[in-house]
Amino acid sequence: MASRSAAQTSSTSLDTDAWIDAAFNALAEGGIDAVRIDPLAKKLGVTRGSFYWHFTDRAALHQAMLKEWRKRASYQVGSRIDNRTPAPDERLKQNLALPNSTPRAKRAAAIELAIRLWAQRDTQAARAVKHIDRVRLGYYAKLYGEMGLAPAAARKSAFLFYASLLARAYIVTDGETDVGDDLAGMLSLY
Amino acid sequence: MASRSAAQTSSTSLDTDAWIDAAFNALAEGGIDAVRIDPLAKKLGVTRGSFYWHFTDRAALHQAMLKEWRKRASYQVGSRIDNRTPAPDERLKQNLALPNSTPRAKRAAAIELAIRLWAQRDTQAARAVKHIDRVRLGYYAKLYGEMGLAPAAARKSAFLFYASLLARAYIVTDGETDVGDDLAGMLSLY
DNA sequence: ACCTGAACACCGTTCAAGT
DNA sequence: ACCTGAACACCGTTCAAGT
Repeated sequence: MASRSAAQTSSTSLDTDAWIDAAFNALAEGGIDAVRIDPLAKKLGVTRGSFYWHFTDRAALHQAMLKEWRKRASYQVGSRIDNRTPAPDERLKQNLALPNSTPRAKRAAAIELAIRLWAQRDTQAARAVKHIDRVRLGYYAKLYGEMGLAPAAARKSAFLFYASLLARAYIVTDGETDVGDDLAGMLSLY
Repeated sequence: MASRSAAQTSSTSLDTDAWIDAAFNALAEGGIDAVRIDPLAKKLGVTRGSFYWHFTDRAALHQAMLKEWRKRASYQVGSRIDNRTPAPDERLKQNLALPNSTPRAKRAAAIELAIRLWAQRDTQAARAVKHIDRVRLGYYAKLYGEMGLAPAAARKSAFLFYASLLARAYIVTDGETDVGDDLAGMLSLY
């Protein structure tokens, strides 16, 4: 990769990224097994055979997707919240208040859920999920630490906080049982 | 191949259940799209065509799986904990202490995760998940209510409790970040 | 009642051939 | 460099035919 010139890098990566982007759309809709070459090719307006110029096989596409997801998920930690909001409790509160019903948020949640299921049978996927979970838990624990909690308590609070975030994305509730944005008080965010 | 002279009702359900059971195994390993008729037939030692005697098509198998999962998941609520443990906080504690690393627990978690992903694109699956979530949240809220919490607080505590349970099944952690069985104190379980 | 076996359509993969 | 088009294997579905 390092041997390529700058001009060549962008010339081929554009089409490869188009494949990966279409693959994430399919992943969000139907899981990893819905990432099928023929439908992707039809959506991109090319034949199946052209796929094998960009990737050696389906597994190579999967690998590229995991690499991309790692990058995005890592980047989002902390940066979703405006950096001009330095107070840790404010940052956590804003994380809780992030809308999870927008198309973008729904797509991201579906992708992540699909990857977590995929991780149950794929070692590479499991490693990516493990890595991201550690990064996020570490970040939340750091914020709780800045709020004055001791390391052990900060880690426990971080776990509860992260669990709540995941649950709000995955649990299917109606209006009655959805406690919505009112969790802050229970998570030591006063 | 057991004798079926006793009850006529079980004459066909035995083979149908064999298909459903094999289908859950496939679901746990590879998601709903891995529930494929040909591999299932091979595992059951029959041809693909025989599937269509028991089910009209793949969708009918999916429907039967959801019905079965609803039944099992509903039955498990509350009954996993010995009924001779009537104290609500003890019941919640024991729920937290349930092993989630046994093959049985891992299989159940994989099945549920697969169904939650499936629910993102299938209305029937979404309804089943919604129903089970309501049943569970209601049960936990009832226990918190018995512990003296007001209805609103009980529902919030139930959500946090349920979120923790789900998270411990879905979050991929290593030894350092896994706070393990030490959540009881944070969930008002003293 | 329950299953086989052949038929057809759909998609993953390969590869020679095109531009 | 990037893609086509044909080929083959695999699996969902149908159905006439077997027991």
